[in-house]
Amino acid sequence: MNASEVRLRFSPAPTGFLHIGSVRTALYNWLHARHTGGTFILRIEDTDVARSTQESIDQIQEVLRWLGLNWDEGPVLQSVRFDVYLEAAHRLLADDKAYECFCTEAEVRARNEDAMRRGHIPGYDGRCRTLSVAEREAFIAEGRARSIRFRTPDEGRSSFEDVVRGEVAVEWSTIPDFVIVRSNGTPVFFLANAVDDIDMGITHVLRGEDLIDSTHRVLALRRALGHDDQPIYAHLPLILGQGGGKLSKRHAAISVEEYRDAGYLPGALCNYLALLGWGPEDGREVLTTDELIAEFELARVIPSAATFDPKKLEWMNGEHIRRLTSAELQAAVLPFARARYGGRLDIPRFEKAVELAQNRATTLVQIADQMAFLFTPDEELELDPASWEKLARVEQAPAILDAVIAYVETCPWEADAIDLKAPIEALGLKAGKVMHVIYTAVEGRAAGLPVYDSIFLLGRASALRRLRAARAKL
RNA sequence: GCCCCCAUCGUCUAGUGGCCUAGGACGCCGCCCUUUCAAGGCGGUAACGGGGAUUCGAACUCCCCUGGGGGCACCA
Repeated sequence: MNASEVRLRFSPAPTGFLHIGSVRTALYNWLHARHTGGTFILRIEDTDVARSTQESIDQIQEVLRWLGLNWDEGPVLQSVRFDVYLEAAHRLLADDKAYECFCTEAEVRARNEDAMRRGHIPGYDGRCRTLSVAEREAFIAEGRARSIRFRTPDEGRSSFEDVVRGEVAVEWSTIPDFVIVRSNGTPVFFLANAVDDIDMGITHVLRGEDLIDSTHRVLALRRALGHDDQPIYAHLPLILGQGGGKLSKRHAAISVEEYRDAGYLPGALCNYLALLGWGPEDGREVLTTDELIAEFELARVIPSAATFDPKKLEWMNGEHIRRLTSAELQAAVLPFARARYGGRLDIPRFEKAVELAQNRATTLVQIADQMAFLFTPDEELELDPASWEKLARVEQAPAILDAVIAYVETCPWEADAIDLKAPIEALGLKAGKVMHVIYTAVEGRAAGLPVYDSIFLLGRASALRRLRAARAKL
């Protein structure tokens, strides 16, 4: 790899679905790689074998693909590189930068709780730091399992430069010795992370702010392994839910699949997520992915946490829908329509309906739902109860329907020739006020596609059957 | 309890000492347009958490407080 090459990695743990916050992290890494012509690597941090699942590994890749966040290298699974991490751990052991620890997890926890009661710092107390030969032998004779702990400095400060926060510093005394190899022989995150960032030549580390404290440990390991250079770090602001606290199911959908299934466009989701913590210099908000790549600057990432606002995402999705060509939108809506209408789907009608819906919808699902009446046999058309109630409350509804029926029976049959205003106004009514009656009769509900076009799409016979059915029902 | 990070309208943000009686966007409210509902157009509502300090002058610099968030695992 070239010395000046920019290399970034997105490195999720495959222990569940990919949270929307992680997706934002992936996006920023990807944007910076694409903006700089660098390399974007997908690394799966599955050192916790017990919690990692293949399902999650698959899902991560599926989500990234759907969003268009393609990676140049990987996926690299850490689980196949254990020997590399273990070799590093033994080097640290040999250099006395780490030591074997015979304490069990339960013992450490118990001593911690005790120390906490007395108002002390929680964290490993250093029991095995300086074991005598005899003590060591005794533990081994006992058949105790051993983990490997990294020895952190007792004094001084650890500090690093963060692109979005400036200098981040902490006293070493607040960071206890930590495990780098579990007693079952598997390596821990800090070790694998440090080793891989070295081996992969990572130049920029963009990750959530929740990892900011762990950076001191990773960097200490890196130095202990003989690397005084360090990547450029940028800790991204967290995404919060409404009312504070981390974004969870309670606030909004937090998995990408939910947005995909609800009819959100990947470009809109990327756009919205990109704007949580960053914005282009000129203040534009609706940007294509290519524009995001062109404009993205790490230097403009802000340090404060952002609250996720589903409403703004929805608005933005509508903006993206409006910017699509008819063909693009039709292709995007098609799967949703097929799932709903199956064999009843009529493509020419479908395409026209999508065009009619384009400048009014905020999600693809909304578009697919609005055209339901076009693919439903007249006798099966369901009348939305609330809409019907509203229709029934209109005193002149029978007269309106009669007038419209008479009109539709004889009007010229051309797309732009249908105009229901005249027959309704002939009754002395304001057309706009009662047009919902016709919407409900023809489309089954008061809110939907423009009704003149809908009648034309349906065809004269079908439209008349629906109008007459509604009239008869009154 | 200890440590770290953060702090402009309800929300996303612009703003890097005078251009700020603080700008834009979402939301909300009103009006207009209109083939109901939407969409669109126009207008309105609404913020620099508090206290010190520096300065001729602070949203912008420093300190304290307060508030919010994160971390303190043989999770990552």
